[in-house]
Amino acid sequence: MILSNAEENYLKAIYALNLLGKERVNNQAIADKLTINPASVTDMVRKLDEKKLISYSRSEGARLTREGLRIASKTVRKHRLWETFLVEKLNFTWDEVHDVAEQLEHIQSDKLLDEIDKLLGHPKFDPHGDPIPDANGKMTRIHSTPLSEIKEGSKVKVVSVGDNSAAFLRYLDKQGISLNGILVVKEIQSFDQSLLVEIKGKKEVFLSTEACKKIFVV
Amino acid sequence: MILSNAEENYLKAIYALNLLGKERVNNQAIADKLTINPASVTDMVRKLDEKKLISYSRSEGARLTREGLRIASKTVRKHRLWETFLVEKLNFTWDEVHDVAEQLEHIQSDKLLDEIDKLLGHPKFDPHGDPIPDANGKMTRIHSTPLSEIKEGSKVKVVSVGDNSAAFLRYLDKQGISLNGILVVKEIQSFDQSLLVEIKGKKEVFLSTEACKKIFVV
DNA sequence: TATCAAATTTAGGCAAAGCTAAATATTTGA
DNA sequence: TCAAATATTTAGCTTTGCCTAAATTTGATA
Ligand SMILES: [Mn+2]
Ligand SMILES: [Mn+2]
Ligand SMILES: [Mn+2]
Ligand SMILES: [Mn+2]
Repeated sequence: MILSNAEENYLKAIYALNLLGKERVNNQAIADKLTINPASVTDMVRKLDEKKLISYSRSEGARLTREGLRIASKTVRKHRLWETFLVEKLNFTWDEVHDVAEQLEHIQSDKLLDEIDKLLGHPKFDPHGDPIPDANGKMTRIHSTPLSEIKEGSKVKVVSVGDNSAAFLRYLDKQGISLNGILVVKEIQSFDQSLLVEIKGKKEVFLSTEACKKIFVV
Repeated sequence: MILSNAEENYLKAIYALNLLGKERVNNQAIADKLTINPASVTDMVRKLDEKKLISYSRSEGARLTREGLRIASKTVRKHRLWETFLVEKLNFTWDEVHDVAEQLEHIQSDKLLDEIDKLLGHPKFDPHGDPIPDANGKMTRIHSTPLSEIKEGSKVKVVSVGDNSAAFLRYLDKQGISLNGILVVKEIQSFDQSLLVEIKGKKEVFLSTEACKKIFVV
């Protein structure tokens, strides 16, 4: 079955919300995620239900069927493999890849996907530290913690970021924070919970609570 | 200006027809090229004219404006660079690339295009022997001849093919004909103009007139 | 339990890109 | 020159995916 970009985006949104813990996904959440009007979501979930890609009911909300899950995770796989490809092979930076990958993830070609995967050596994580589902939809789950919940004095490693926007990623670049970077939490400011962080042997920077919530560490 | 896939495809079709010698392109020709109904073409050429990408009049037909030409040749450039990339870097065969390139040519990212071009070493020709326009739309023109017009006894080199369909390309594979292959025209059958051709030191094959019209040689 | 807020759906519309069938133009060529 | 063939346009319709505004439903809470 060939799906439209819109349909794939809805499935991906539901998939992402599922992973965030909500196994029942309501229309409002999908609408927020995709920045689409709830009335439009009503139409689309109905269509996806008819196509048996989700099961939807007013009370239960939406949940992916086995087939819907397969397509959603394949789309995420494509997105993250393309992002990795762009960074590894085409000199893109991590703040430049998301928008292009949003387009590339809809290209239909199994061979293309397989060959990109092979060329990259079957990577397990994308440039933002997000796990890449394998061909069966399975992916490595890392139990990380937001930097905002780390105790004073702890030494941690950055494993992923919770915001792929160019603005946020460039802010991190500016602060000197990158994937796999080692941080030491020097001080937690009591009045606003912002952090004074030492970046492994380099410098000390202040990070807002907002930023710290989006930096995941182990 | 961001164009839809459909708009880009129309511009590309007009561009291709222009290169075939027809500088005035009529709706019927566009319709045939894109396998679209002429009534639909009327709507679209009107829109492209309003957007100043073509100039259209009932009597003159359609002709690309400078901007329309720029976009058309950029789209062709993308198509052919992607085809080349797929063959050179991802183990695709020449009969597998066209359909995927039809999708990839619509991805919007100048950086992506430039990096692919750089990775490939600024190739001048695609896997079907078609010239790749450079960033300014200029491309190498090779004055080739259809094999169907070659005299008996001549020794020629295959430089391009006039049909990118998987069916035709696999037929050529089967016959042992490939780009840059050397052929000697042994005999022209008088009753149907089909050719007996020797493939450089390998074997002799019969080629139908139809096939010979689509094989370009120097 | 009555009320208010949030979520969902209905109703009606719009733009893009296609279609068919019928009406008009334009060419061609007998 | 005029009829037939070809090309173009009009009119009206379809699907997809979105929108706003106005119900309606559900659910929390006072
Ligand atoms: Mn992304
Ligand atoms: Mn990512
Ligand atoms: Mn092609
Ligand atoms: Mn080609």
